[in-house]
Amino acid sequence: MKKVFALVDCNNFYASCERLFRPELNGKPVVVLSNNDGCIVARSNEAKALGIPMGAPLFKFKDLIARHKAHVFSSNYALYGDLSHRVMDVLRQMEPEVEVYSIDEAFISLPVTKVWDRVKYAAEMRERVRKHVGIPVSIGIATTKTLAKIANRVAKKHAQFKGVFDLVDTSQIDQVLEKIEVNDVWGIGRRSTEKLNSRGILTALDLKRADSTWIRKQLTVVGARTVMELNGISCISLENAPACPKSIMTSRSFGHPVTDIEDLREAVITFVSIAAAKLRKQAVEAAALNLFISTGPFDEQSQYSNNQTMTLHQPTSSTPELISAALLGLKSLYRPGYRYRKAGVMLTGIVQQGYSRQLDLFSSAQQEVKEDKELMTALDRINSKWGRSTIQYGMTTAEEKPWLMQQTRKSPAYTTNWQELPMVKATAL
DNA sequence: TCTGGGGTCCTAGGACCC
DNA sequence: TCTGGGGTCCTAGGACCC
Repeated sequence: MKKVFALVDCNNFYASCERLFRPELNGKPVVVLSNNDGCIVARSNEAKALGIPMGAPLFKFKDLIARHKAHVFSSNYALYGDLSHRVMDVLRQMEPEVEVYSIDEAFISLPVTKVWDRVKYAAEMRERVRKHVGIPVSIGIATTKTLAKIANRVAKKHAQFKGVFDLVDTSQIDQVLEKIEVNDVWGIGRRSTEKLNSRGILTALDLKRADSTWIRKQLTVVGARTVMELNGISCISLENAPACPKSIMTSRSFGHPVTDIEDLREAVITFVSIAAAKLRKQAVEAAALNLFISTGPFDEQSQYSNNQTMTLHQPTSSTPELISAALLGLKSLYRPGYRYRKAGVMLTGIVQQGYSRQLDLFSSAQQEVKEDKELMTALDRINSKWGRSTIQYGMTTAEEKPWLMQQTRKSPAYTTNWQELPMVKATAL
C-alpha cells in the first residue's frame, strides 16, 4: 500500500517543557541555555520575536533579556527526555510505524486516504499530545521526508492551518516551494547555500529544478538525494527500529579552566562512566575508546588540542576497564601549562553485547567477565534509582571541582525525581 | 568574565596487497 | 631506457542535522 510521511515536531520544545510546569510563563519570553549556561538553544515565540537568535551566546543578549524580563533556564535534560518519551508514546498508541528522529521530532508512516481524512486524523493526533502530555506540536504531511519537513514548516508558521499542513497534493507543491529559501531545506546547510546562491539557486523551487549533474558534483550524492526528494521521489525511508549506534560520545566544556592533571583525571573518569552507562543501556559494547582534551577555542594565550585512540582487549561495556584505558590515554596526552576547557570520550567499534566475544587467553576470562557484569548491573540499578552520581569511581572529596558544569538556573526534575515533584497548594475555600 | 553536545554520512588520500 | 593497475581498508576532515 502506498504511504505518506507525517513529520510531528514539538513547538519550541525545551521552552514548552519549562512552561508546562510554570504556566504563568505562557505568553512570556522564555529561553533555554546549553550546557554551562553558554548559548541560547531554545526560545519561545515571544523570545524569537525579540530578535534573539538560535545558538547565540547568552552574554551578548543579557541586556535585551533583562530589559524584556525574559525567563532564562539552564537545560534540564532529565525533564526534556522524559516528556519526549511521553509524546512518542502517544504517537505510537495511534500509529505503529514511528521513527523517533530526535528528542522533539518523529516521522510517521501514514496510509494514503483522502486529504480531508488525513488532515482530520493529524489534528486529532495533535490534540491528543496536547491533552495527554501538554506539549504543542505541528504536523506536516507529504510524499517524501524532505517535503514533509517543508510542510511542517508551513504548519508551524501560518496560524490559519492550526498546526497541520498537507502537501501531498502535487498541484500546490511548487507554489509552496517558491516561498521557501533554499537554506531552509532539510540537508542544505551554510556551505551548500553559498554554492547554490552563487549559481542563482535561491529557493526550494529553484533547487527542485536544478541541473542534476551539477548538483551531484557540487553537493555529492547527499545533495542529489535532496533534489530527488523535492521532486517527490522518496529516497530516505522510515527507520522504524532503532539501529545499533556507530559511536557513543560524552564530552563537556568545563565550568572553569582546568590546569591540574588530577582535575582532568576526575573529569575523564566521570565522562567515561556516563558513556559506559550509555553502552549498557543500549545493550552494546565498544572495541575502542578515543579520548580528547583541549583548551578553549577563544583562548588567545595558547592553544592545545589532542586526542588518542585506545583499542580495548575485546569489546566491553565495563566502566573500570574503560576508565583504565582512558587514563592511559590521558597520561600521554596531558601537557602541563595549558588552561584546559574541554574533554571528552568517544566510544567506537560498537557491537551488540556478547556478540562474537573471543575467549581471552590472558586472563581467567569467563569468571571475571561475569563478575564484572553483575557489578555493573548493580551499579546501574542503584544509580538509576538514587541518581547518576550515587556510586562513582575514583572521585576525590575536593570541594572545588573546576571542571563541573555551571548551571545556575535549572528547573526541578519535575517528572523524574521524587524529591522534585511539583507541589499543589490547596487553599481553604 | 561569559561562546553546547551528540550524532551521521561522504569523500579524498594514503597504505597495503596482489 | 622502460617502472601497472585495481581493489580494499583506514583515517581525517568536511558538511549537515537537532
